Amino acid sequence: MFKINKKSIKSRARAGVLKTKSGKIKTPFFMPIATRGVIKTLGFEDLRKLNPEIILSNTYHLYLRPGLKIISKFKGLQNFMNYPGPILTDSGGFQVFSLAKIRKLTKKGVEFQSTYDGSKHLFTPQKVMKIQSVLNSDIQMVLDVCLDSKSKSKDLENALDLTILWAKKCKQAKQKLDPQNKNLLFGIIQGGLNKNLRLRSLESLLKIDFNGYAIGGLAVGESKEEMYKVLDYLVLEMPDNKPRYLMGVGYPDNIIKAVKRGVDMFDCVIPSREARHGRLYFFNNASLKNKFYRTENINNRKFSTDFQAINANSQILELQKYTKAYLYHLFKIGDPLAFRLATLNNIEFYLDLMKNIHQAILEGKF
RNA sequence: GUGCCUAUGGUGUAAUGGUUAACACAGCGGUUUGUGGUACCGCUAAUGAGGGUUCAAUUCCCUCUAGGCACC
Repeated sequence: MFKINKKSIKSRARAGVLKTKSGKIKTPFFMPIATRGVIKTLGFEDLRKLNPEIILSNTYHLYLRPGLKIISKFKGLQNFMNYPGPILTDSGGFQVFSLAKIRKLTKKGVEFQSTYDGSKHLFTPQKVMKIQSVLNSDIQMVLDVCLDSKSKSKDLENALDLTILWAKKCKQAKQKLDPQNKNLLFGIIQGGLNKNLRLRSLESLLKIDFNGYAIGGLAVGESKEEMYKVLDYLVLEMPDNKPRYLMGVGYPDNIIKAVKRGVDMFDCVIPSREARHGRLYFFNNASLKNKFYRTENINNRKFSTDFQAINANSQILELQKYTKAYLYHLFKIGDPLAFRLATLNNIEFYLDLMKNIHQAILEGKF
């Protein structure tokens, strides 16, 4: 299922391959985010050009819309959205954090209010696994409790107890729903910035046994240094032969530093969200060192008269042919094409970043 | 031509005889970490011109200018 081809001697980075029912994925990898079954603004022709090896979607959001009836008619999310590759679905655990104002935690599960109509929905571990089973996602996540990493330690401990309890229940439910184990199930380590809690969390998950282990509850309020500190001690204790997933991270330099600490998988809204706000990512060079990349806010006035290609080095014809002045114009008038072009640029950047990292590991330079 | 009305940032509108003239949009920057983000946060920017009353006028009065409406 997971094979490591090369381990760095310069860092804890590893390059490998993760096998899913829908395809193989080279690690380390980055998952573009399609929370509601679409990478915002992109269609499948765009995805075909970008060719991500895996994308990420979301249980909570797809359950509310379009709902399981529709998805099950299509026998899964892949057919529904016309995307044949692997999909990882998040469980709704992050929404415990992001939708903190409209949810209630109980031992049974999380009661969310719909962001559409305010109706209440109880997400239990069993239900979350059922939803992911209907979505038929290749990698499924346990329902966890993600809190602000600066929360009181008593709250973090309670959240962790629930996360462990629910992880067990998710595993049991998954075994019933997917007895042949076609899809993978990942556990999620919580515990905030508390080393004891983090190690206890990992230990409990290891007993349950998952196909991979995710680090949750980071990049939610703490400093970069605090985040790296957690990775420094935590990854050392994580199994070598299972993929390690740092959830929700991050900026290019966060990813590089995490890969060097032994992380294999990432996802983040940054490239797609920032694209829609006009911030574009570009390589200065392929070194992965110092200032190897830059961002440009295409909304800035100076781009109104910049007649260079949006991205001369892109594999995407539109980014080679359209100028920055034109993209500036599209942003000023708010045309959807602006958001699409910027999203294409940033996702291509992130996917290229991961290819460069993978290659650098294989070449012993990372 | 006569009468009436109006005149506040780039635009559309508030407010007031007395601290720093408010809001929205536009403009100029910035923020964004398992997507409630078409979002959020800053900044710039105005009382048509001239005169008068008053301790103090964007506010009250007069003239001019411009625009609108009505009448001729």
